[in-house]
Amino acid sequence: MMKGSVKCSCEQCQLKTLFFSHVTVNELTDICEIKEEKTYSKGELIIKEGDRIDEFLYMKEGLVKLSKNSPHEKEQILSFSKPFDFVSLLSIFSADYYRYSVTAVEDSVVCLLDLNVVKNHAQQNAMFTMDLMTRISEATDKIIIENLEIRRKNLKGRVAHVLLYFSNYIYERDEFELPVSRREIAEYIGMTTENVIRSLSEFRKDKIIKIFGKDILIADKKRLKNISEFG
Amino acid sequence: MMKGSVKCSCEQCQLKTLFFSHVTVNELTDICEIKEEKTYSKGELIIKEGDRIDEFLYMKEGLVKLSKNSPHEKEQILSFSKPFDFVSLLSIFSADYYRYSVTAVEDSVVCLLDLNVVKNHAQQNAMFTMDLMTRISEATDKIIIENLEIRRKNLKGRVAHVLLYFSNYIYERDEFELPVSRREIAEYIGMTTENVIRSLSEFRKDKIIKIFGKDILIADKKRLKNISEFG
DNA sequence: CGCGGCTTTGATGTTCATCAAGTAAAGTGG
DNA sequence: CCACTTTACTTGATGAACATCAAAGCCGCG
Repeated sequence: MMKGSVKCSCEQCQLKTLFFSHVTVNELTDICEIKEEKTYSKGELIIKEGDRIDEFLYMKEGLVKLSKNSPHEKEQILSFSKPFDFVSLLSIFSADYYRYSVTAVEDSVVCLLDLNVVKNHAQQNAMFTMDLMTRISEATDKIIIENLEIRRKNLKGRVAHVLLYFSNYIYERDEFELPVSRREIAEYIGMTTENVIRSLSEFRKDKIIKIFGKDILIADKKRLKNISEFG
Repeated sequence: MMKGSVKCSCEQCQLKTLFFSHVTVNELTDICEIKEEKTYSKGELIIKEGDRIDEFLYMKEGLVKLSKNSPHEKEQILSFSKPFDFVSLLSIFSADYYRYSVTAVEDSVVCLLDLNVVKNHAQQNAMFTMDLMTRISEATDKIIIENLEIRRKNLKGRVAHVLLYFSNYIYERDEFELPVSRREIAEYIGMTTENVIRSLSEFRKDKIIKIFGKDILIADKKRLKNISEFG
């Protein structure tokens, strides 16, 4: 795991082609010059809801959660995002202040660019702007669809869905370490912590999963999928 | 209420400044030439989920709902949109097929442009693309925030919220005709039709609102707001 | 005029939140 | 490093919120 600030060369950045495929060499140098790479450890706040937006950022490594604080100090989690899913925030071009917080749920590496510089490039380079728009649209669409999906399901369906989400989409393995607490799962699916735990315990009793603290092993994916679809 | 296909001049379109403020006269003429204006009456389907995206569209008048069909023929309503809120669909640049349906809930007027023409302009005119991106971001952000808001509330809070939404945001009046059925409200807030009706009846009994079929009069906005915030 | 969809109310049952209480794990200061 | 505090996890009991089922009236439309 990378730690601390690293001087990386943009030329060999894996994400270059995705975000900057339609950027000239001069522009890329420009951007690279002002770029700052930051490492956040698990649990650290990357962006705080309400802060002024003055940087454009994209993830290179890790996993983050997007969340919003409602009046009564209850947190709602919008989505979990890994690199490629998360290109700065949805609202960088439409708002002055962040509407959501972003927190690392795994050690994460983020690149930061001055927003004005990015905006200047965007104003001059239409292909770049289109690329950006495409990525932002994709990320946003995913959030909306995922939220609708979850809302259709009942408690156990939602818990099953989250397990499959981590297994299939984030880790691509049947055994993995849950990067989030039971409470965070609850905040994501809109249920209580107790009931998330109860669902997990039931899955365990039914031998659908095995639990060792944060480690989860999905033993019967077919049944889990069934629960997720039915619920 | 306008009916049928109308030959309108783009020069005097109210929305011109919003979408096309950074478009040259030549480009505008180009766009205007290929533009098609369509009128949909209440209930008509404008876009069907799954259809190929080959047009860019924006609303001039009316009110529409965005919805998604889940497997078990249950519809979920994402949002209601009036002009300015709704610039084509979120996914025009990131997907080939519509992920949501759009239906007129009031008589509506929509302008259609060939998507390729718009994309061509977008590729050449960065300011135009930025304007577009800003509008799409705003529209999407609104949907996400509204959905989180609703999710925080209980049944009565959600119903109160919807009433205030129509009153304050859509109609800007305390008395209005509900443009949607009780079932559609239920599909929007994720509750059953019966419970939406029960909540409305209770509000009526408590003299918070008056109901005459589809006509709603908000008699005690303060209490309604209270219910919406508490729930 | 009769059919189907929308609305309404009541009765019943299920699902889920809340409360309570205890264990385990993890961070904190002496 | 150990006592201490806090936070995460777990289970059970209870009640509230909400869905489901049922039945009837209403309205528009062919």
